[in-house]
Amino acid sequence: MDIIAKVITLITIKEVSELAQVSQATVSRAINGHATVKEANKIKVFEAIEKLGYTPNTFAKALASKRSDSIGMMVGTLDGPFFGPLMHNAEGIIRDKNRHLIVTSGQESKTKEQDSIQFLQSKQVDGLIIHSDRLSDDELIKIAEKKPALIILNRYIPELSDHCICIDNELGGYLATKYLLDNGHTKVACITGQMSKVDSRERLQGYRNALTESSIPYDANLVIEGRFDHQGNHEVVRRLLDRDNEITAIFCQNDNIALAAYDVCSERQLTVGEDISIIGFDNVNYSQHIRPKLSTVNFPVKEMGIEAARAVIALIEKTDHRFTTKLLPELIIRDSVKKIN
Amino acid sequence: MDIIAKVITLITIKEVSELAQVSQATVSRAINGHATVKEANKIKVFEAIEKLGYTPNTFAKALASKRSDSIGMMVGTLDGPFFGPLMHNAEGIIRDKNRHLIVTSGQESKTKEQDSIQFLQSKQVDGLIIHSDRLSDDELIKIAEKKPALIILNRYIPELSDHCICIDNELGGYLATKYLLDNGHTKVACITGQMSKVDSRERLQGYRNALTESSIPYDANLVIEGRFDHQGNHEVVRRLLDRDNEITAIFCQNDNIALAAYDVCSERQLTVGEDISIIGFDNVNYSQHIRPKLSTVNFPVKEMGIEAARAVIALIEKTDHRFTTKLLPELIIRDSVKKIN
DNA sequence: GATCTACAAGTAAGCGCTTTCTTTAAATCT
DNA sequence: AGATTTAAAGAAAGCGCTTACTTGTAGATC
Repeated sequence: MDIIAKVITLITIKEVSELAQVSQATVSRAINGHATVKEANKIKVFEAIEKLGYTPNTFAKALASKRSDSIGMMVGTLDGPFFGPLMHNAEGIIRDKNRHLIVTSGQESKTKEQDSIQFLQSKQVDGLIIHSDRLSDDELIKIAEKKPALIILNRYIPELSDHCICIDNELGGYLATKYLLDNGHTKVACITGQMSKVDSRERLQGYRNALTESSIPYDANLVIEGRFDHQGNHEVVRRLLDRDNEITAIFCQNDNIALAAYDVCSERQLTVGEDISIIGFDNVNYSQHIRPKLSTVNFPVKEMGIEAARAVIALIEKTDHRFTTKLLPELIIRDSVKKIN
Repeated sequence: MDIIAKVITLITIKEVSELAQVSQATVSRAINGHATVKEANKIKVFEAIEKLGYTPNTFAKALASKRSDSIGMMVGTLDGPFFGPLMHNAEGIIRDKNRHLIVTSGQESKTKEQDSIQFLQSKQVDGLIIHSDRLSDDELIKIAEKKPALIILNRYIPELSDHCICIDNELGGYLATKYLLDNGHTKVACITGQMSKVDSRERLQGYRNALTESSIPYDANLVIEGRFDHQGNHEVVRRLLDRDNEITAIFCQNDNIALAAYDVCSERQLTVGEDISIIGFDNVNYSQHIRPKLSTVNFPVKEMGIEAARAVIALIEKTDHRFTTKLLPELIIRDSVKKIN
């Protein structure tokens, strides 16, 4: 083990410089593409590197330069249909820019979120992409003060307005509801996510806007609070259906809720897409696997990943690339909504 | 920015040592829990750390100590129902051990897989967990020589036998088929994954074993090659069904394939769980969301993540913790298989 | 009381890079 | 040709830690 360790770590910039017969400084400059190295020396250096199989020690490099060429990302969980594509797409961009993504998860706990960010800071990431559930606005603002290359996902903080990348939830809610209305439904219910989350409130506002536009009065009876995760939505759907049996369509504020609605409908012998119409929100991967295929509103998570990556790099490099801070959802029409008249 | 940067990086072990009135070495020892520091000094040190808000510079630490306290993991993609839980569960264990997980993805390309591993090596991860699709056994063996704390997932390499964590695919295939047989089916088809993958071959062997046990001759006509991903399985299912219209049950070698089977059955007015029985493999999250709920074989991906994390730490710490190299799949009975007689 | 141990703490030499400052060499100008 | 500017390369001082080695001190031993 000792021997192995030595063998591995043996090749340093010093060996390269000796083989190439230049100074360490020149090697360093050649590697990092500083313009002031003569072509002939560059060649000698790269030949030596090749011959020795040299790879720079990132720690030494980071320590000396105070840069890490890596970007940190904190997501809610490493698992799940939302964060997967987010990480995936961000990583693609970041790699293309010769940087690296280090991902950690907040695990739905405030302490773990703090830990994660602390960890990323300790890795001296040059930039940070954060999707936080638990941290307060103030805490995020504090982080932004320390680390100017910060992007916040899916959350709007006025003080940090140009660091936030969100989707237009209100538009999404409007689109979903309008689609139902356009298909002739007038008794349109809405199952929201937790009202403590802005996403829920914004989507609800979109629902109201669509109603208003069609001159249909808002009926509080048709709106009920569910949860974005899997817990307890079945019961909520049942309660909603018990409240009013003239409901012909439900806007579920995410696909999870729609899933529960599907179940309850089948419980009650209601055929989705026939007896009752359902539209979801998010367009997670399984929404196309359930039958009838779920019509929903696409959450542009892929674009969010890409945009976040570009934005954070722009911030790091201080280029004045303007990035989109508000992404647009769009309607995905499948088979769960029936046209009536 | 300059000022901010200075403020951030200002607090080093030196400041701490001055405030605590001990040497830097003592501070270092206190932080790292070396037993040779007097209690009184420890207290002084930690008070100083607290007061200054000191956090160690990981790069300096790694450079000086040649350890990084982090573990690298390469998965196929950051996205998807399989790798999500894998990363998630591994991270949990690793954090508990005060280490960190750095995840990269191979992106289904050999070059990217190599890049990823190179990157992780350059971060001097103390251990490596690899799920490789594209690297050859030889290449993995070479990696193992350099980095003894290596765990390979879902692949068996004899030379590295105690570094591999796999699932017993043969047992899984047997379980699935036997369940179909036990329910009275005799014309049991099998749609495999790509036969280039050992998973497919092993699962198929399990299928054959179950058949043999029930004295049912193997019929090549009932076996057809599909793909583990989403491409082209519909066509494969159609071809299978055209070959023999007495098939009453299909063992699909993963849930994706089962999904395609569901679709084709509905195309042909066959009710799954009634006219035809289907069993999948993997138990990905959406298998419980489709209707009828899919009976399948659970791939213990969660356990795999946990086991991999424990194993790699054991290897790093050279404790003689024996870990399970072969995980056991088990039957998940839901609604897609009908009992006949 | 002198000598030996053992324990704690300090000193300082790196770890492998980057980068400022300096030197050298070549090119340009008068 | 000599003075001046410019380009390229080298020397060396860190970056913030760890750790082998050294020193100091108090208790144990005779």
